[in-house]
Amino acid sequence: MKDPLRHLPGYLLKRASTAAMAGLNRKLEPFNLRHAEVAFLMLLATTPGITQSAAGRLLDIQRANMVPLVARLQKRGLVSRQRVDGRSQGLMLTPAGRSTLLRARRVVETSEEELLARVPARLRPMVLPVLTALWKSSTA
Amino acid sequence: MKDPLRHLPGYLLKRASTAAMAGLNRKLEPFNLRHAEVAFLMLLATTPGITQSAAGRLLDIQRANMVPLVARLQKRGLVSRQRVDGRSQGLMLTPAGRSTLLRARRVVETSEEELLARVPARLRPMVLPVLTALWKSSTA
DNA sequence: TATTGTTATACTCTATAACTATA
DNA sequence: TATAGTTATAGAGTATAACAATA
Repeated sequence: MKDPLRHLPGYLLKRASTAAMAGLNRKLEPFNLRHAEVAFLMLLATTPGITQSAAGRLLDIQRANMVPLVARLQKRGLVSRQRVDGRSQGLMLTPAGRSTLLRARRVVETSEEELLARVPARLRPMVLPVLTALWKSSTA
Repeated sequence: MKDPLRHLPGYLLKRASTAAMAGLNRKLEPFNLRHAEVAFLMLLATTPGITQSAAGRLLDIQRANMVPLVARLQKRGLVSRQRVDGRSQGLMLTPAGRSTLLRARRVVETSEEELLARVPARLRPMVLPVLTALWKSSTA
């Protein structure tokens, strides 16, 4: 049976993405973290003091949807907030957040390595350029 | 500001996918169809008589989640069912389904072309192989 | 025993509108 | 006027458990 979808980049992109994210979420279960939460923690690690809105813009998460995400992580003691002016709050990792991220990051990294490992070595250097181009393209 | 995520294939995959699917869904709005529904209709076009369960397996949609999808499209007169044995039903496009798919497919195709168009010509031949490899890899 | 279609359910993700308080 | 954080809400997508009818 011929599959009419296997030659469509967009469809492959979707299937590859959902499969990869489902796998990653499964590996992150022991930490009780989802992939988007880890991405957020990683962003905080390199950009301490960033505001909730700015983080949402970088991660493509709506302001409104950042609220429960940050609240959840703050409640668990992984993230702290500090007022910078009357309406903004700088976000930072707590020590517990840093230590949790350290372990979660190892899971992410092995997951990323496994993703790359099965791409034929010849194609491997093309993975980042191709994905980056596809990402930018879809902005239009 | 350095972004700790831009060099992670899995993260790029996710961002590229959600952006592309959001764009496609927007373009499909006039047809009142979502990308997964079009994928299903395309599968029916090449595999008439396929059962709901089999289609779900190919599309990675759970049996239970196929129920409302098929019911919705049947209710709109795009899909018809025909019993093949006591428990299975073969699914087919109706004439209306075929004609809707014809137009929706044009949207999908231009969307796919736009996706490819912004990938540098040198990398373009790598897109399908890379995505296919990434997909297979995440199965593990 | 295994499979098909189904119901019910729950959780996550995403999107929009509107409010407040500040800038 | 525009922005940050928030609330409320709705629509998708996804996942699991269970059941009846059938193979």
